[in-house]
Amino acid sequence: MTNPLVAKLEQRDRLSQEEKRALDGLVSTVVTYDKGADLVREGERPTESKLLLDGFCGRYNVTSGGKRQITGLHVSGDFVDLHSFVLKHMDHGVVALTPCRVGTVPHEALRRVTEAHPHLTRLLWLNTALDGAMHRQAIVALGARDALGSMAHLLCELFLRLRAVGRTDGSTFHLPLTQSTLGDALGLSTVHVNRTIQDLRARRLIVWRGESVTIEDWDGLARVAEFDPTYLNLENEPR
Amino acid sequence: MTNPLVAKLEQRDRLSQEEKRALDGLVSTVVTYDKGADLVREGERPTESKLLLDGFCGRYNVTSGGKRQITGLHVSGDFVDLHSFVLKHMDHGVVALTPCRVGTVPHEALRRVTEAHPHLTRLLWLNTALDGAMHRQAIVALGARDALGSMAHLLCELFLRLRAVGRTDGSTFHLPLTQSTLGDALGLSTVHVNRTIQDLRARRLIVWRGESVTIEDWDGLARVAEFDPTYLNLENEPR
DNA sequence: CGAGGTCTTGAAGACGATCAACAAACGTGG
DNA sequence: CCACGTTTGTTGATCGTCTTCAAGACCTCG
Repeated sequence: MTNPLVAKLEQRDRLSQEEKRALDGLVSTVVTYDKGADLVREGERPTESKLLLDGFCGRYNVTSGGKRQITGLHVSGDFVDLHSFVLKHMDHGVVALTPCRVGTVPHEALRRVTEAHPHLTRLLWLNTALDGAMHRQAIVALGARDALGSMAHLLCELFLRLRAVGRTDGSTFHLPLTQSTLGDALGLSTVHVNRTIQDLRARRLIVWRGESVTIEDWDGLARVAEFDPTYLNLENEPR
Repeated sequence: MTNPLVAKLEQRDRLSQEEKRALDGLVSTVVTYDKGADLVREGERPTESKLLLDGFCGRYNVTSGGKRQITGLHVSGDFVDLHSFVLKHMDHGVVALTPCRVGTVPHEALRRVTEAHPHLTRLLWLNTALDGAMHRQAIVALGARDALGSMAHLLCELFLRLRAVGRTDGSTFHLPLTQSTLGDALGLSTVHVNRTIQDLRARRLIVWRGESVTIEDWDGLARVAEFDPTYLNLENEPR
């Protein structure tokens, strides 16, 4: 299986053979996590970053009221805590939302990249910047969109991100997340997530059966979401 | 006047004399923006990044409903669009919320830093990662906190960020933002911002007169905000 | 076949939005 | 220095989206 991080980066810039080898060399070990397990916990000082190879996971914070806010969802090819390389302290946990295959990347290896591979360093930095761009969209969703728009936006984004790493089948993708989990990501109650999905179904924008989501009307969904894919930087250009 | 970016970074790691000189050399020109002017517009492809030297500005997106969501507030020492160096396209605009003094940093200069100064590169990367950490807190605020908690959190964060660049006076700081602007940042109506501030006043947590905010009871405010400053990475350590 | 998780539906309630109006502060020009 | 218009802050009343609570249906897996 090809390295999904390479797929993700090759979508955005050209990689030399040497750089691909360097990327492959970053992963020292591959570990499996059960659904519900924490890859990293809030407050930790990791000495390695984790690269999600397969599965879904989420960054989260828990408020004193016991409410869990998921601040980001992750798919194959995503570094779930690359920022811990420069930030040192984890300001959030990362939980496996499905069983996950995870590559371990020692910070020492990242440091060597920054010393020897400026272009690759910029691409890793790009990863962090992309996280930021997705966070900003989440802020817009939570602050300025209604539930329907937020949910539609989430689906549009996930579809494109999954497609970029070859995890879609036509306009269908596998989404093994519960409505409760989606609620934690969108700041909505489970009940309202359910009603929102039913609304999207009634508008014939999507078909969502079990863990399979099919986008029936991309333009319609994007309109409801006010989705503009620019922020995902899916264009290949020198960086 | 000392470079507020140097102040910001020196709070987090040791800088060599050479690195400080390199940082000072990044700024090619200094420009002034009037209140309300755009430093950068959504969709642009900047060839330079902008370093805020004095004033307040905000990253924003506008929804089709005409609603403006501010995704981040910026103070002296913040790069408002450092990410455009790797992201290329602006996925948001940046507006001067007060008159602003802004340093211009050509991407070409940043590129030279990545080729020659690995440590400084990591510190610039840190800047982007810090943006991400603040974005995550904004997501938690919008998704999981009520209006009172969000507002309190914003005040806690601004106070610490301003103090880190020497812009506080005891427990008082200058905050020349209108309630309407704060509403755009917190996803609240102006009316509700007003009521929230009055609530904080009634609880004797803050005194807010005109453009001057004094935190009367830091512990109380932090409790209401559930504020944990870890995410600001205000500790000095090798990165 | 039973148990627990997930999905779905209904009803009531809360937080914050919207609408409307007025007061206070500010800057500008006469 | 005052008159005036504009922006900002404040208050009250009503409305709507989403929450909470409660319960039943479905489904998967031991």
